[in-house]
Amino acid sequence: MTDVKSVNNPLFLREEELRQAIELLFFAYRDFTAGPDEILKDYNFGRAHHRVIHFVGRNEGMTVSELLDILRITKQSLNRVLSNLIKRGFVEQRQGEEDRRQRCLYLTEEGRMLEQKVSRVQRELVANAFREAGGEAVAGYRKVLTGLIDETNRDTVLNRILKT
Amino acid sequence: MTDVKSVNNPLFLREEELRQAIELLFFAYRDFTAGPDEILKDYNFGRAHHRVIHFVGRNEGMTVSELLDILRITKQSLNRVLSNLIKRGFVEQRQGEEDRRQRCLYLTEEGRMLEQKVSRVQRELVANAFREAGGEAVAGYRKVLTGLIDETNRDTVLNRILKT
DNA sequence: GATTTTACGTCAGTCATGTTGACATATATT
DNA sequence: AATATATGTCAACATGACTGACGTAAAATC
Repeated sequence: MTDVKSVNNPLFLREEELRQAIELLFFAYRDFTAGPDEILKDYNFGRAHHRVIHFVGRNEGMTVSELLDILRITKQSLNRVLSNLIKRGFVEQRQGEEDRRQRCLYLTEEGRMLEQKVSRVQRELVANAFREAGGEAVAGYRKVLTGLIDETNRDTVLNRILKT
Repeated sequence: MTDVKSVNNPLFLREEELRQAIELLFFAYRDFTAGPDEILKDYNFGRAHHRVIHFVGRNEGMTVSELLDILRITKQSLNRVLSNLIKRGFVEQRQGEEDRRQRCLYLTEEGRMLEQKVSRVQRELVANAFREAGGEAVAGYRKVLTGLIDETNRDTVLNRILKT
């Protein structure tokens, strides 16, 4: 009877609500990545390759540094994945025109095809979720997820996402 | 001028909107997991340990099978992490009362403390995002993320999340 | 023009966390 | 009594992170 959970305790309700929101994000993300993972297995690529293909596809000509900054991994980690993608002809590098130290990254035709293929299943998943949820819910989704992004570089990240 | 991107093409806008939603989820999840990762490093635990502590904490007395079903990993993978947590006194097992083959999982006092500590930073992050976004946005967040969960076992997952 | 910094690549070793496959043990079910 | 289930365990391997050290070309600075 003095159990904190059994009384109508607004603090507990709040904590419970937050815990549910956390689990929801866990499960949603798990299933959100399942589709691409499945496809990439056929190419002997993993999630790391997916991320590279995704971001290079969205930012053609981006430099290695920019990619490292987005992925938040070490250059040694990136290099194994990236040089694999280059060797197998999904990504190509061109020397920077202004700064010739830079290696600018582009998808090859084959890379673009794979990117499309993988992206499609993910877009369809999200499109379905958006359709079921409705426009207002989509706006809420954006607001909350934006708030989850680290405040100290939220603007940088948002610019990167929204820049078309 | 015939560039599909340059005309007011609703299909392109839709695709762009979806791509932005996908990146938003990527970045939000990245920062959502950063806090716990940081804390767990001090204990020489990783994200895998976190997941076990989280779900055992939320479902005291759950069996190993149930945990495996949630995490979607092999028992061999789980075992390394789980036996580590048991050995170090964060989780304990008790034989199932009805079915004595089952090992029911519980957090120890120490485990509960760690769970609280880690959970707190994540709850605070989500609480801030919720507060900034407002109640209506939170409802939208829930709707959309629910829609992202694999439809074939969405009900099972939702029951697990909502069951208090 | 010499020096320093920057962007990138690479070698080598380690760790965390996932996988497959095979086998063991206790208990429940048929 | 035979079979199925829940769990544990050993061994080998893959992926994708990490640290640390070193190299090279080009830009920036003194």
